[in-house]
Amino acid sequence: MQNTAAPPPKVEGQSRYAWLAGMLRARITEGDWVPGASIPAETTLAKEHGVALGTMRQAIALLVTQGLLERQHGRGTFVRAGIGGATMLRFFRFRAGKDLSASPTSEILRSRSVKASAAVATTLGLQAGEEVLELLRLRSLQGEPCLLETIQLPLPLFAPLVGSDTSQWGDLLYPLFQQRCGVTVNRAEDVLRFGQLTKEQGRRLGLPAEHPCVQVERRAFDLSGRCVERRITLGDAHAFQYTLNIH
Amino acid sequence: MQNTAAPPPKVEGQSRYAWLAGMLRARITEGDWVPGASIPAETTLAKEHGVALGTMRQAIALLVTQGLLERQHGRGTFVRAGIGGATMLRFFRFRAGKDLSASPTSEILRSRSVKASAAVATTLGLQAGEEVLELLRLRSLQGEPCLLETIQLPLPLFAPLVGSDTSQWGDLLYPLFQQRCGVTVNRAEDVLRFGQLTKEQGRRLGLPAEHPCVQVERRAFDLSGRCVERRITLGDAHAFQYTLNIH
DNA sequence: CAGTGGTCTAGACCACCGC
DNA sequence: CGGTGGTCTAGACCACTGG
Repeated sequence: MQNTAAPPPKVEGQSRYAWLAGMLRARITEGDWVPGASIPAETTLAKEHGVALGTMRQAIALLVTQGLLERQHGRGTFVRAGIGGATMLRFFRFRAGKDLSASPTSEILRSRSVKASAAVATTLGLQAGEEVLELLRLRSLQGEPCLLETIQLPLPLFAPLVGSDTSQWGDLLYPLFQQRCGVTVNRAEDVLRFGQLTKEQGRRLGLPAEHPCVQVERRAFDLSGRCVERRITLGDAHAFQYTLNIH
Repeated sequence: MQNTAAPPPKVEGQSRYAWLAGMLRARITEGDWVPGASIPAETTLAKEHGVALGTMRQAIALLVTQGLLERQHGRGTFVRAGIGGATMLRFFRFRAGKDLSASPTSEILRSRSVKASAAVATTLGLQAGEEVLELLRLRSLQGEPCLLETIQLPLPLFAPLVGSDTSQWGDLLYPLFQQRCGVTVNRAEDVLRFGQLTKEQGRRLGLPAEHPCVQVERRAFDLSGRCVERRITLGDAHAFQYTLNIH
């Protein structure tokens, strides 16, 4: 530990634990503590910041509710490695055999750099006309195509993926983002709508033209809250099923 | 206060605050504290149960996350009056004029007692063949029909509604359940699926037969966790839009 | 076994609300 | 102003994990 002194938030309109949470958040977003690894023990952190244990626990609890940290009794507190990869299947019930735990395979049908449309640029926080990496991706369960995705990624950030061999990417994108580009996807916002497939989209999914579909528009954010992905996912409306709890 | 003695959970595999939360929960579900009213102050409760303030606060916090209590700084802790009424509109974007805050009106098209089907009896926790109150309900925005609902209510509990004048019910059901039947809806589970309207359903909603629709199957639960309502809501798939956040 | 997070105590003071 | 919940302290002991 460096300093056992007592540096409270000095001046703020906020509580001390909120200020401490900001400290911890900074050490995470700045890469001081990497995703998946553990952070120092509560008692250590409390002494380092010259604060009571309970206060430090409140700060940590705040970041846990925000999805940045994860506690494991007896093991430690860990930086979350990002959101799961197969979350899109939460919205669908594809009856592929009996294996409900099956994870979908992924195939990149197309990968190219294009100028961002005004809409895409806005959501990604780019200037109009800046370039993005655009992917067309097909996901399948046991060989059966089920989801068709169009993905836009801001280009200065995702340059390591341009021109790379997509057959080596594996079935999950978010771990790839982290390994190749250092981008940790921490949070996402999905908007669900209903629509119809075009003839082209239907062909890729093995469905007729104008077949009803569910469209999921996703915006994904990294640890610092920056939007790092815009994605449109299409799936058969008849396979759609989503459960939610209301309080 | 009755006893300032110290009755810890005696024997349990659970924590003390979890045990206290169970105590508080019981006093709520048994009607000791009514929805909307405040419960005694934290310090009072802590002394009554012979426990430290922080422990009682943990117990209260647990019930807050479970949606049973609500804290208001400087005012007190209150029993939640149940979930909001217009939650079904969360799933849809009807463009009725420009008024997005408009609350839908409600019309009961039919009200009758029927024997519960096996499926309905199971979800409501009844014996097969027991009677339920079945409602057919149309909700409209500015005179435009938008949602068609079929509702089943377990009958011993909702007997006060049988044969009553449905034109006096108002636009929200859950406040009615509470006033007439003493039922507080605290939690609900919604399952979203995609389907098509029958000719009859389409007629009621002003849409053609086989028009694509979203079906919301709701199960609502009271404070004690009992299922007190089963509801199927149908709405135009083209008006469907739902946003959710993922962590 | 040592180290971690989880629970609990018995206080103190602050911030907000309503009268 | 008194009463409420919100923050904070400086300890103690328990429960779980891993070597």
